[in-house]
Amino acid sequence: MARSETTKKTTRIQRQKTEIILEAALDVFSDFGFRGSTIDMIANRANLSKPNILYYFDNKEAIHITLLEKLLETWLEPLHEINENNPPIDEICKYIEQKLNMARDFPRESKLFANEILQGAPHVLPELQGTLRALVEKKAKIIKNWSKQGKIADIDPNHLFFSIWATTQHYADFDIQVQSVLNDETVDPFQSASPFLKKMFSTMLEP
Amino acid sequence: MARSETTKKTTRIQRQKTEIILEAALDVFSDFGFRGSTIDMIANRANLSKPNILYYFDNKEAIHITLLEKLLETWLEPLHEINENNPPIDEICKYIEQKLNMARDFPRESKLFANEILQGAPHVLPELQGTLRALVEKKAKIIKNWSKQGKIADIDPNHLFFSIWATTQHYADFDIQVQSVLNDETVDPFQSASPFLKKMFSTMLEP
DNA sequence: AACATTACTGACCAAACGGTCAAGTTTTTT
DNA sequence: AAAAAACTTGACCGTTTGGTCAGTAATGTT
Repeated sequence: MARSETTKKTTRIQRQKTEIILEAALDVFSDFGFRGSTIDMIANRANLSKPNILYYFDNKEAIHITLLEKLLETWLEPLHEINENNPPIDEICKYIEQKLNMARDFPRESKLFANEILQGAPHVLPELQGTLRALVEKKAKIIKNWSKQGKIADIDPNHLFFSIWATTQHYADFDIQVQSVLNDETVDPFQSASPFLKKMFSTMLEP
Repeated sequence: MARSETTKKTTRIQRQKTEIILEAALDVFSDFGFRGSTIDMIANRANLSKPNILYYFDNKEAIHITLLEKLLETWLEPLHEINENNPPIDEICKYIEQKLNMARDFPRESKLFANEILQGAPHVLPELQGTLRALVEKKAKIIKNWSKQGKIADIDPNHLFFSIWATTQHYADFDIQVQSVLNDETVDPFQSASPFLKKMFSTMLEP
């Protein structure tokens, strides 16, 4: 039985090895998806034996779920930061910038999440319907208030969020396609996307 | 050996069964991804035996590739239709509408494609770097011409296409997430997304 | 040093999977 | 009606995969 289930107190080795395993698993899962990944692949990547991996995690699914839970926290963090009292367009542009930076700096996490959602969110559907839904609802109210006060144009907040998520994560999840289209151009897609997206959304939001 | 490889002439039964198999495979592949799908799942879905499936296709990969090739044609069709001589914003809005309709009417195809790209496009990378890249380059020139002539604002055509693809396909690929956020609202996401996206892109494009 | 706990592994197992094949059935052709 | 071609399948095979387990090694505790 994996220690994660039976013991509360963790040893130094447990923390180290758990971290190594999760790091390797993120590599593998984000490249091949859950069902395309094998414990052996993770074991090789981590330089550990397969039984050793299963000593720390009950099974393959447990590794996946641990990764997804860790991910969701940091994933929603930028959304939390949207502040009603600051200038609306500044706040939205900051949010876009943060989401784009996350896509650039954590592409594996983005792909892991995309894979999970594409397959119907078998592991995080409750979180989507709970945490995510509540948070979006809260922030949507802020957007609507801004609209009512004439600070921004009257737009649907939900679709605004969908569009921001879609456009920013696109550069991580579909990087192969982006690279294929831009192949000879040397500029970093993320760098040129940033002003483009900020302009697009701020133009739309102007009252 | 599969008839598809050895024979040029196809019989009535071959056409029927091939169609049934591809239809079932699209269901399965779009739900579970390539590696998460099994020939048995496709066989069950198609009400055929596994050896019977392998009588028409050499192997699992051949089914997948056939689906992707069929898909790519129809997928790029709306992009072909962009016409330099029509009003720019009308053309872009028509393109958005077509892409959104495709996401609504062919969500399985959209998910199949998303899965393939997420995994690094192992089966269609050459097409991305060839057909897609060339077509986008051609249409990007049209956009740039419009900009030069002052008909639309000066924006990066590549990022424009990325944004349109990302936002429209998002409603098919991430439908679970969209539904989770909108769960109590009875409106069809695609219906409300259409005016939102058209407004967003046309506002940005106004000179 | 003796003991207890934690960490690790080679060998193994059952199930799932992609794919084959010989032998049968059905359809088409003559 | 007979021969040929196309179609179908149960049984089977080798490999991969998730997971187990008994036994060993390392680490920590007294």
